[in-house]
Amino acid sequence: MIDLKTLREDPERVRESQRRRGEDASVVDRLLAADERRRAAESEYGALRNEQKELGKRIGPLQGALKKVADADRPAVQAELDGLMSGATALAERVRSAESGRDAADAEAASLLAGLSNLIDLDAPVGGEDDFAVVEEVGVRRDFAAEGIEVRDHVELGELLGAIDIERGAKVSGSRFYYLTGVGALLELALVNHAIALAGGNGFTPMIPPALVKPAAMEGTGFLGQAAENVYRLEADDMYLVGTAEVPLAAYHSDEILDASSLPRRYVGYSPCYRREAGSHGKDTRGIFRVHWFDKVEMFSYCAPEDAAAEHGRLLGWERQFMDSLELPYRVIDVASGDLGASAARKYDIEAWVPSQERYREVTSTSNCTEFQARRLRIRMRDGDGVRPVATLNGTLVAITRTIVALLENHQQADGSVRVPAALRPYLGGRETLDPLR
RNA sequence: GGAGGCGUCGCCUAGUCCGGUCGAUGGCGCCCGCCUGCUAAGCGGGUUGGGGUCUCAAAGCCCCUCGCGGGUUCAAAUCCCGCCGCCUCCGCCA
Repeated sequence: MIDLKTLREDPERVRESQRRRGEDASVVDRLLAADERRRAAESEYGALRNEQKELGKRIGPLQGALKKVADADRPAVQAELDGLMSGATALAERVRSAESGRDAADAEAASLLAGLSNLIDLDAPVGGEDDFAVVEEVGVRRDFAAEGIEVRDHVELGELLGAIDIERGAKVSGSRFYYLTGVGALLELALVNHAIALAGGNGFTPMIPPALVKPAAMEGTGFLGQAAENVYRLEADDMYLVGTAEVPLAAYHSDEILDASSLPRRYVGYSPCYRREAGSHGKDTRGIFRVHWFDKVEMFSYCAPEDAAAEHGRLLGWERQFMDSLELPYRVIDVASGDLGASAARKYDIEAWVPSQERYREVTSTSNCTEFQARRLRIRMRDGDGVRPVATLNGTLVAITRTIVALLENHQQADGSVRVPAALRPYLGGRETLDPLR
């Protein structure tokens, strides 16, 4: 959620953010009005409550006095007490009604606030999904025709290598499921180990978080808004399967106040990711590019808001370092305002070249969520200036399935074998190629 | 799944039986000051978080906050109900 003070002081900034996202800007004015009502209701309740407490303070001692006073004086004290009591009874009714009025006003403002997306970074390119800005293209795309190689896609290669079993995935779990088998399974473990080692070297604490979370964690990270239809929910237990380790890693410090000197805190989580892929019927139906479940290694940072933009740059740098180590050609894009998702103020995707499709496809993504998630999850920092929300950021180190797609296709050789990039060899028993089973 | 115990402002803790004097006690830690060749000790003060109001800002004032939610009452840390979490024992189990 955004800061109500920002909203009051500069509502136009918030409206502009909403417009650039292609979202409703009128919530700003409705929220402003609701906030006004909320504050008035709070004041009214506070005043009445104060009155009630003052009155209560006189009743207690009087009741004590009643017991000790001489019989002759008792009627007078009793009468005074009765008078106070009847006033208190009437007042209690007004307090109750003011309280429910305040609660209603609070709830209204909170629900409007919860529906408001994060304040966008005004430097993000404006527009929809296709209006991203290319930051940089990196690496060399192979000229397979020149090499005399007829490009095989990852499905074909995966089958040749005995690395991916899509048919049985569908048999057991349905469409968009798969098994990683043999070298495919080993490849996942190698990628994970390589990623965790790289992150560990950069000061990240390795984490294996729960993939099943309570509603508060899902809400707090902003996935129950427009992204809700893509989240798996376990009705019987009111729990959610996470779509990314970002969720449990963000909620890890919820309701905590972190010492400023302990920031930035960096965690790298390895977890399964579950996505319903609602609304993507017919899209990427072949292979394991778009699936309902995959494993991922995700970086997550908590830092001071003023350091967030720089931290975002560092996360992108580590993502690039990982891609470079896999010797994959890719480009970095600055995601446009309309495609950011509710939580992100700014987002960079890395898209790897996919030879069989002859285009760049998203393999990693890093978002600066500024204080948006931290406000919802009540994650704050304490420094000389007092207590204030932290900023949270996330970035993919390796999304297994898509990285395997890129790896197999880009490093394929004429005979259907796949060259293993040097950085991965130590994690694959030193092997330099993955070879067809035949 | 069954039985019992516990949950207090960073940590520990008093208070809960018998509602108002708890707008929560004490210790530790931490912060500021005094004292002192230095350090330690000692002495004095401060130290939950949120909201509202006022203000250029601050101070001040008010409300809420004793795991969470509801109820009883003029009044709830305290009484009642539900839930959550932790611990112990039993049962089952990767």
